Amino acid sequence: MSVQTTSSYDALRAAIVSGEIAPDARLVEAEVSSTFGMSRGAVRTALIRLEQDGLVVREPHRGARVRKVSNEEAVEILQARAVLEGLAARQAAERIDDPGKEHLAGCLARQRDLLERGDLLGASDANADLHAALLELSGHGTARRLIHALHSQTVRYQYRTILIPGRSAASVEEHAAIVAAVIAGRPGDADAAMRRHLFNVAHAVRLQFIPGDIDKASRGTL
Amino acid sequence: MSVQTTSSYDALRAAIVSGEIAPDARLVEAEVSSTFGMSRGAVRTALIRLEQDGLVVREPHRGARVRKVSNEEAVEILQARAVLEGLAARQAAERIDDPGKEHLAGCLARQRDLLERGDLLGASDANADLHAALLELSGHGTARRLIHALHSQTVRYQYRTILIPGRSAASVEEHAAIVAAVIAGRPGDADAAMRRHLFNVAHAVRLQFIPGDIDKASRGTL
DNA sequence: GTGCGCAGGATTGTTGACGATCTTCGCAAC
DNA sequence: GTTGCGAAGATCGTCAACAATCCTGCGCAC
Repeated sequence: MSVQTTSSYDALRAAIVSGEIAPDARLVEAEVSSTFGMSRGAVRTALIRLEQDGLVVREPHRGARVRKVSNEEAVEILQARAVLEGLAARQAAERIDDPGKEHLAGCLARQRDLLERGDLLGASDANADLHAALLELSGHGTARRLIHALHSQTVRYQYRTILIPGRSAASVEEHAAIVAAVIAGRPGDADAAMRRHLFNVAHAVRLQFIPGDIDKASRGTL
Repeated sequence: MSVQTTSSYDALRAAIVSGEIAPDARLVEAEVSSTFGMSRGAVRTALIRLEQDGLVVREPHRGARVRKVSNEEAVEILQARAVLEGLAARQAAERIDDPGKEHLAGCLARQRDLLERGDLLGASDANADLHAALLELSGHGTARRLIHALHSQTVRYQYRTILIPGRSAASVEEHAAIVAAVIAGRPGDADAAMRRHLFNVAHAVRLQFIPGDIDKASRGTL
């Protein structure tokens, strides 16, 4: 029984978000309790919180399992993120200062650099950094909370979208447009650019993972 | 011990959302347990869920209290709702059918009628109905979940905004624009109209409840 | 072979009691 | 009057045991 450095909730959450525990896997309280070295009560409360987060599903007397987000739902989540991050970008463009400009430019340059070297995983991380930086700069606590929750439901998809041919390159250009608008202090453009970017990702996911949905796919355009 | 028709979570939630329990009020487990006629364990799990919902704050060994959303945060929440409901309106405009059109037109007519009779409370309810109808028509489950959560954090404000002079009348016209765009099947216009509407509400809240914030208030424009 | 009922096992839900922690209040020292 | 200390009360957190429920597999009738 080691000293509990992280709460049971965080530990379980990390395991689920990282994919260490597969989607749709059962989460038997006693089992989780022993493998994570925490009491059943702690597991219970963690599961309840995670259910409210939308990361696990619990059915009465039937236990909990990791919630499996369908491809259709992933598209919905990306759409919701698109408008919320658009709001954040808008506000970031209103509040941007010099250190913020530097930071954004640095993130973008790093992503571009990593992509040129063919480091897709690294570029994906830089991507996440940029989004996080924009969120931070926006100072919009509500948007940040919501986006964070949505994001953790779809990290699993992150590793799939970067493999779509041409997506990474397009992504960098879209990011460049966002950063340019924010740095220039043009809220409307920043919002539009961010929405375009994430709607494009949603569009790509739809085309890639939802076969036979070509007509609906045209909706992806903003 | 009557048969439990509603879960403890729903009962507590309703009490908080309706304002029956005041913001910042302490929620002692034993106390809530006896007044609501449910076990302490049930109260505990309900509080945990409500914390994740953002309706309650819990501090270790110090108990739970109803979360008090500041005026600033109310503005943030309205902004987030604006973009999410914009997304929903957009999608509703894409999927609208004849029964849906009738329903929307009916809601709008009812609101207009109630307002002309000076029934502000009734008009506010009709307002909520219209938003709910649009959400339903959008078929966007993710947006619906998020908006519902955000909405329950600010219902308390609903009764304040309608008292702002001129807001109700403006609100009806804004709704008319939304409904018109959705019925005409113009997604972009529906999105814009909805955003304009809720950003206006946010703007009004800011002007009314956040004194000395006139410069920032200009941001309310879309 | 197929469907049905029934017992056994597995898992969750609930309860009550106990320990841990925080807060409050009184009291004494300065 | 103020500050510091300590004990008592209040409240939360945890644990173990029990009850309730669901799932599985087997035997039996048809």
